Amino acid sequence: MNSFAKKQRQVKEEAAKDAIYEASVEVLLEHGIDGLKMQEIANKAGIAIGTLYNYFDNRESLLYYVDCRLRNSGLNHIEEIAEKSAPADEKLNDLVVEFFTFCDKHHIVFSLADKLGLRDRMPKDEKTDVFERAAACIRKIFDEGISQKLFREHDTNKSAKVFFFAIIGILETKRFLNSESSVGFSQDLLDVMNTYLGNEK
Amino acid sequence: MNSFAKKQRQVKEEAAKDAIYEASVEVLLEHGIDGLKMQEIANKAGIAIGTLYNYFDNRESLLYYVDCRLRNSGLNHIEEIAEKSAPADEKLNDLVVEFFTFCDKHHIVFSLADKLGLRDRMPKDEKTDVFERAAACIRKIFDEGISQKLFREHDTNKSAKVFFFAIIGILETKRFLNSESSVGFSQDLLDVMNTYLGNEK
Amino acid sequence: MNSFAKKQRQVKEEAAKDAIYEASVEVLLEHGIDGLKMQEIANKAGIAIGTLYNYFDNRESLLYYVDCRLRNSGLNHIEEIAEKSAPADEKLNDLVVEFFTFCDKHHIVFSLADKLGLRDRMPKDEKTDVFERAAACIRKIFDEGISQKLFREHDTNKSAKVFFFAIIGILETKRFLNSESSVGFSQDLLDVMNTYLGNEK
Amino acid sequence: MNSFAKKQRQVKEEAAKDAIYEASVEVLLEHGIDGLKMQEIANKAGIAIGTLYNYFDNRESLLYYVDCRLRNSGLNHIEEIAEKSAPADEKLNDLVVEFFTFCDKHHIVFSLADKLGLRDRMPKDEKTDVFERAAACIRKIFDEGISQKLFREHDTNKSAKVFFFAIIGILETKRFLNSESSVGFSQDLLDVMNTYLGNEK
DNA sequence: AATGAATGAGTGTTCATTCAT
DNA sequence: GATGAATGAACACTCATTCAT
Repeated sequence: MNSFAKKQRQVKEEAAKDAIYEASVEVLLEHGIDGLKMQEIANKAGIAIGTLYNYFDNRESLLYYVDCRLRNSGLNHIEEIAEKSAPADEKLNDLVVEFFTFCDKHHIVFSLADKLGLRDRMPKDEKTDVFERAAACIRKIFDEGISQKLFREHDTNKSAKVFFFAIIGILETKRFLNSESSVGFSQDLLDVMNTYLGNEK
Repeated sequence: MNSFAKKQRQVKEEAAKDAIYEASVEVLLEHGIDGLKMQEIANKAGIAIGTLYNYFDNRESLLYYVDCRLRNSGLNHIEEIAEKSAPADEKLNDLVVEFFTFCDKHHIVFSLADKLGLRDRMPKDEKTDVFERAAACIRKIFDEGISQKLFREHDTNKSAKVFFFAIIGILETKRFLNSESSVGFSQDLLDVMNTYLGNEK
Repeated sequence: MNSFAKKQRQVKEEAAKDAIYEASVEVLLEHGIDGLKMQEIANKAGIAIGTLYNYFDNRESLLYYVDCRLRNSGLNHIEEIAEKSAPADEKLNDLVVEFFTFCDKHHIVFSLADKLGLRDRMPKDEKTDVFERAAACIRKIFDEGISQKLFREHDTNKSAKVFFFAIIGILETKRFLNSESSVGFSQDLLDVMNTYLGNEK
Repeated sequence: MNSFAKKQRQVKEEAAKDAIYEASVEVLLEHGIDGLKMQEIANKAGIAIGTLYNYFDNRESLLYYVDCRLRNSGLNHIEEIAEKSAPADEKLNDLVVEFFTFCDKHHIVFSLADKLGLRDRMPKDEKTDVFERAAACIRKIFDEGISQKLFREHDTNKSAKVFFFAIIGILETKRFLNSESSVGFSQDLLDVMNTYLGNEK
């Protein structure tokens, strides 16, 4: 097969998967997890049911794909923030704000797999990697803050993890409380962390 | 109707609900959330499926009941610990250890409602109350720690919430990673908190 | 559980299976094998689709049951004839006539399993047994015919098998030709066999 | 249209049909009747699925074509044997051996139409013709045997049919029993027939 | 003529819920 | 009150067929 046709097909496939991904996320936001039926996804994507099965072996595969992209999307978001050149305390603040903004939109991002029973699908390595990437972002900011003399010296590895846990906990709690905003909670988190980090501002 | 018969009936009803609750938890642990079928619950409880509907209007009601009891069970657990007379730092440690032990067993306790789509079922007040009770336990320990001169003075309201968030985050992360133990994570949390609280031990 | 209730339930179960069996056969005769859908069977039996699954694990189980009963029904039929006290030549004639009459009604009797892809479902022993039972009937008649001096002495084991093969072959051919009657073919068979058996009548 | 182009197209069409036929048979042998899907056939033939529909109106047409060719192939096989110049008893033996060898390979040859629900598709004349051709081969051998004084005089029309029925019956039985070899059965048939035919060898 | 992605009607199966006994 | 067989809507998935390229 010539390489051009091959490339073209791949592009088409990606476009289709994109459409399915976006349709899935829309359905998820509109009808919740219980509304995530193949028919519903197909409808929203404007394609036939059968077409879904041209791109994914079965429902589980499709949802796994959606879950991974969604998660990556979130991770990229916070990694971008961590890369910015800005004072560490500002970046920390941004990270929290942006993260919650993102999750307010895709409020299922870190628990989709779990709810869909896809936990066993993802290889352990990959899971660990997700966790490490997220924690690394925070740690990087903490380390920068220390070099910038904004934060006091401390074990940034541990504190980054704990900070991450607290963010996840806030997301969960927020979801549980069904509360529209997590501003109060995230502010509490930032306050406590600033104290902990010795950030006087 | 005479009061004795009424009482008797109530006792019987409670006994039945107990059995159903316990059966549900067993099924949950054995077959996971996907195995939580009415038939399965009835089998495990040793009653007919129709009987379930004498005590609960429908599946959702039953699961809501189970979820509430399960959550209360967890809360009582940590409240007991918070009531103990012991040094605050020891109690804090115990709380974390006990809480994770409990959740290792009933690892669904705080997310059952969510997964079952029961979020909208619980009145907002009650949800808030759950959160407040949990946070109050921690706050109580922090306050005691301050009186006992074990912890430094600080805004215990905020720190208790953050501590709680971190615990929930660890649970979530642990579930996500499917990792058997959360010892490492909870130790990180305790280390960070002890630093934060100025607990020198 | 008391034995009466147990018995009663079994009777009910049998009745239900009977109804399903008969409905299946009717559907088979009416719509052919391609019309043998669960919905169709349920409709014909006057029950709900779900009810079918109270008595059979899945479509395959149901069809296997139908197939076995149908086959047994045919075997019993010819075994009855073989048991009759009558001259062997008459019995041989009856067997052929009755067998084809039966198969005209249930013209799928010996090939249902095959068409439904159930071949692998039946244990080899059972299959062999079916064949042996059928052949034994014929052999019995041949042996009687020899004692009655109606047939000449010969290896009845072999000839019974060959006779059976010819019957099956006629059934197949008939089915292939879609011809309404097999009278001509079975008469040919009887003629040839009578010559072979030395039956002068 | 010029005749050359016409011819060329026909040749191409035949080549394509050949490929499709062979692919179908391969798929049949590899995946069984349930695996006989249009996609599978196209894959095996190395063409696109849409191309199948350039040569056949629909699945049924294709399978009908395959079935006819397969059957003809079998018939040609035994007709060749019947044409051979060799002693009749030897030819009879060969016919049986070769026929079963052929059917061991294409063990569906005589029942494919039936299983695929194509029975109604074949014109009655053609079906009768198939049967007549097969019977004629055997009859020819019987007639030759009589001229060669190998077999006794008898109604070869009837006996040829019965012999044919028995062969078909053996095939069916064999298929039903899923037994690897039909040597025993066909030997029984030959023994009985030799006795019947008065062939002393 | 060849392609193969898109189509969508059709099927087996599940399971919460009902109700006659 | 207890039972559990009956119910049937709902869903994932298949595959022959079409048609734009």
